[in-house]
Amino acid sequence: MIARGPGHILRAVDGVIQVEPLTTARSLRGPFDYTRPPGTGIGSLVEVPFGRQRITAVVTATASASEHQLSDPFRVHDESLPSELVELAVWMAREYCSTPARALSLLLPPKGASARRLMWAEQVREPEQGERLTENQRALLASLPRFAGTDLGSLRRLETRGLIKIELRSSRREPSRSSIGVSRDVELNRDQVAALAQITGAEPGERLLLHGVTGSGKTEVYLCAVADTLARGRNAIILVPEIALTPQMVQRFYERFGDTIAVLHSGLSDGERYDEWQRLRSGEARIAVGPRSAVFAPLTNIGLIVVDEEHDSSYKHEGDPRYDARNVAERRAAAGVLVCGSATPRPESVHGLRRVQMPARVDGAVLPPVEVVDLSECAGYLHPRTHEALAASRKAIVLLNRRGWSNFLTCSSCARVWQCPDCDVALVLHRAEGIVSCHHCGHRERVPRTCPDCGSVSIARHGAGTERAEQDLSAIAPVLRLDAGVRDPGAVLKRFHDADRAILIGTQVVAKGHDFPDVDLGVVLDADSTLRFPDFRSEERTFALVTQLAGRAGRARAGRVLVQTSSPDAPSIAHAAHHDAEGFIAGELERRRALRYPPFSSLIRIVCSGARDDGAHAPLAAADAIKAHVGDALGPAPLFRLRGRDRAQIVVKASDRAAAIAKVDAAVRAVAADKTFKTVSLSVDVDPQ
DNA sequence: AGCACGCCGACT
DNA sequence: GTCGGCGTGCTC
Repeated sequence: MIARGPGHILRAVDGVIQVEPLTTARSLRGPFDYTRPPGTGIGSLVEVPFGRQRITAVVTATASASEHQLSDPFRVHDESLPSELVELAVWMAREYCSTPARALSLLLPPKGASARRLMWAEQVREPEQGERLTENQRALLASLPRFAGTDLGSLRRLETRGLIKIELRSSRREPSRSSIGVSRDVELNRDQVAALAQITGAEPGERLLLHGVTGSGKTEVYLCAVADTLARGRNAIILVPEIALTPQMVQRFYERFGDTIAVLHSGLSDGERYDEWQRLRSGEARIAVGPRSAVFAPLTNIGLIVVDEEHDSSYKHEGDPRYDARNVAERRAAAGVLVCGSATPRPESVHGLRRVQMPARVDGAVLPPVEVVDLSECAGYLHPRTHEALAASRKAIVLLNRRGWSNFLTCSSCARVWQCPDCDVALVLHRAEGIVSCHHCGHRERVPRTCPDCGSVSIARHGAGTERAEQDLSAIAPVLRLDAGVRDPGAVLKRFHDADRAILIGTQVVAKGHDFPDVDLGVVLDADSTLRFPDFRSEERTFALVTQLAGRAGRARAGRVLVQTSSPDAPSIAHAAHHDAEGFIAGELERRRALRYPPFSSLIRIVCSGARDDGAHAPLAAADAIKAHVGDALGPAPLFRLRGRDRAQIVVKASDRAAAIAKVDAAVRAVAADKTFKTVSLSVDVDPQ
């Protein structure tokens, strides 16, 4: 023991670990010191006594001595994080104004370690003629052999009938895949060869944008680039927007790389997810494929990160820390190559990354003509020309970014508007279910027959959503609907694929994902709904939507796209109609430069929210206080009430990003610690989407 | 964030 | 007298 001034004892022990206890509290941040159990280091997971509780903590540093009275950890976990990921979490905490503990929580190994041994079920005999089996039982039989999940009970019943046998097997829980490791070389065309050469020839730290039209063969380029990375002894991460919508892409990676890849997605069981994580951690798997969170794959020596469909909004995480997987990927690929791919890249990517173009489809098809239909010259929501086109089409995709039957109800006598009791938004009518519901909080009530204020039975329905359009369009052709209300999106897409003639109507999702070879018409029913969105990215989103839809309708011989709008001269629509990506991006970047929007500045949005406090708008006052701390900010602007909570926001627009983040972080900490605002919760969004 | 300590009101 | 309200303070 060494004296170090009054009251301070510097204890020399075998070693000290500095840990972040995994709590969500903003006010509580480490590091906290403990004695160092043998074999622990940065990235180790430990159980420690913390106050009067027992808590999981991550080792973020080691030291030889500490000023504190040290406790011993209870236990050390078998799994650990690579130190590279610990460093990444610390960076994320700072970059997104969060805490190390919150960031680390996103990178932890998945649960499921204890379930290593599972029940393996396989069929031992065929059912006899006339043997009674329910549909569910037949489906179970057909799915074997495999490991049992929650359906073990049903399988046991089949076992007692002697149809199957069930045994305990300790083995890796392998996600289903249909074929493995069959390398299938495809001849690359000239554009693909050139793009691949750019990627494989890139220096470490280089960041590329693969700007290729739909169908230009980007996936094949990714596959070859990954193969090259593996050949150099380095590892790769492939990010995709949503696995459920990109099964073909995952399938092609399996076919090419077999067991070398690990797929991480929400459809996996806890056990499967743990096993895939462990295979990456141990080096058995060297390619991680998955959505946004796959950017935290426990790989080291990363030579390549691919961000497919880089414009997709799902790369932004909506919880705290509000990270953007594209930025995290850029950081993780610092010693490798980053490749962002899209047919409709974000202006900031065009501005910041070196662009490689693939302007032609591999099948030689050209983009279908896009016609703009001026809605202001017709009364309904369906222009006669659109009606005609649908009648002549064999397979059409119709996009309407609004679920339900009609978007709001009013009383014709007293003008009452049906609103959510907890949010300041109108309730949407869902006619088939007989309810009106709030699309923000899920509140639902029976469809009103009379007005509770004046007793009138005359209730007007305004606007048309996918449900109403589904019914209206079914007079023209068989209609399939796909939106967030649909239980099995895969089944709907398959029915559309198999149909001879059909209209697929839905929200944004229909413009992504599956390729249907015979779609000859794409329709945007209401381009104004995305265009009017109060956000500086609304033009960009509208352009992307129309262009993606054109890509979907582009494989048919006589494909075409119709865009209904009342603002036909909006730049996004005019440029999309001419397939003029260059012109659109150039104009958009010019506009952003003039208005000092990203990428010419960084935006930080701070949202304050809280329950109404005796009539006072506490969040607005808190937002004001933050603004006072930060100095230069836009707002505060009140936002609509959500889930019974008042909200207000301020936006910081900064040239010096790091300085602005530091300033906002300090301001938020000060206001969070201020007792006047203890009912208000704060959320910081760096680079809001 | 938990969790305990602590200091004031209504119950067996 | 004690059960229990939630204000405030601490966690290596």
